[in-house]
Amino acid sequence: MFETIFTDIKPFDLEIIAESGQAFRWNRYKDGYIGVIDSFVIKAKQEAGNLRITFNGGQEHVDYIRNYFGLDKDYKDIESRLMEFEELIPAVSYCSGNRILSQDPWETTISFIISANNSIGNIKNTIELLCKFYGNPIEIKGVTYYTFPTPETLSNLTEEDLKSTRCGYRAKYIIRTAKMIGEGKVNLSNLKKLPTDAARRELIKLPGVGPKVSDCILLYSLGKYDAFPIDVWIKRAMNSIYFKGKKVSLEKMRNFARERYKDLAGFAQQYLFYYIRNNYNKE
DNA sequence: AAACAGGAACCAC
DNA sequence: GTGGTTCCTGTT
Repeated sequence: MFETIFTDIKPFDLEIIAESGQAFRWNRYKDGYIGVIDSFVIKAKQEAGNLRITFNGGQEHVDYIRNYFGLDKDYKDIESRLMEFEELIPAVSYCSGNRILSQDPWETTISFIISANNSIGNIKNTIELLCKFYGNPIEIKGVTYYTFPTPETLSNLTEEDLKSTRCGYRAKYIIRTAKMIGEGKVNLSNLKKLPTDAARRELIKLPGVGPKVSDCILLYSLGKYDAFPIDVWIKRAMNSIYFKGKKVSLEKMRNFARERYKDLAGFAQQYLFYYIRNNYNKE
């Protein structure tokens, strides 16, 4: 196991990032977190302004890890620009150190297809089972971890095969999306180069991917920071901040947020989500 | 044990 | 293009 320490990373809060609902494979481990990211098993521990990473890679993968955690981004600047919107001050100050991870587009696509009409605990369970049954094993000190399965593997499964993962009616979406990706009908690695809206139109071609799931894929794996995913929590936040008592469609809400926050929309969403989830009903 | 939480598809209009 | 209904699993 190789160890590397990133210093002077503030604002950065590992716990908030790992519990923020953007990634589903991080779990508490001792006084930090452990996760399987691509073919790496990563132990992460925050010590004040330092992030200690232990993983089954080497010096040549350090930049990859740095990019995954968004350590090259100037979050001091992002947070202060967000705070220029008066209504975001409570959310940003509540979870300063929140960050958007750069995840693998394929894994993110399937993960958020599973997330539709589903809660975080269930989503994590299903993804763990999916990896355990159909991913590749990685053995570390006698413990076996599993990678996320490939498009080829998932495209050859039947709905029956997926029953054991408890993904419910989403099974057919997973298989059909895997087929489309495998056949190159939608090429995820090309989407980074496209503008946000064009990439989104491509993503929505995938079965099980609609407005919200596409925005999550754009934001969490394609670097489209102007995407603004609206789930029930963001809807609650937006209603209580901007649309008290009014009926506003999700599409209008999304346009409003993207217009107002522009290239910061995705970041605004990230802080609002964590804030409202932990403060809703606390009057 | 019934109610609830959580987005996309599909079908009306 | 907007609105209502259905789809599963897990928790209370």
